[in-house]
Amino acid sequence: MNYWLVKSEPDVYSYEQLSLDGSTRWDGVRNYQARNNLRAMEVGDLCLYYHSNIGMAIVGIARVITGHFPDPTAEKGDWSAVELGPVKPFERAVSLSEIKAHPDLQQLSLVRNGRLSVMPLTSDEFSTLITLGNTQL
DNA sequence: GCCAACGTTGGC
DNA sequence: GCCAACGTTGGC
Repeated sequence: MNYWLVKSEPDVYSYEQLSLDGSTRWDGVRNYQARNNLRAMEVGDLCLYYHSNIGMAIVGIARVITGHFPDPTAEKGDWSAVELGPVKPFERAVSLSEIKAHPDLQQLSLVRNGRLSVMPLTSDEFSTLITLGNTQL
């Protein structure tokens, strides 16, 4: 079991939309580091869902429904996508400023490299974050 | 809307 | 292979 954090701008595709849709193809990633993280995802892995730009907070838990496959939106290049589904929304959104202020979360790529859109989490980071979100599995 | 950080491209 | 220029992301 691996843990991840994925980013999406909520006006493009929000967690609420994922809950409505039941699943979505996580495609369009065009960054090698993020792509390699997608390729390391396995069915059942859990993801925290971060709203960038608007909200700037983790708002829910998602999970990997299918492992990686070639990204059908890529016209050229070697890119990958996965299928994600909703697990449950956070009872309480966990803001970026709160994450940045938390002593146990300083190693997060979200804090260290603000531009990476798919990043790994340790299981400790994952449990810290869902606790901050007043949510459990 | 601005700008810093980062990644990519392309000239040399 | 270096590095300047450019584009994009995303916080502020």
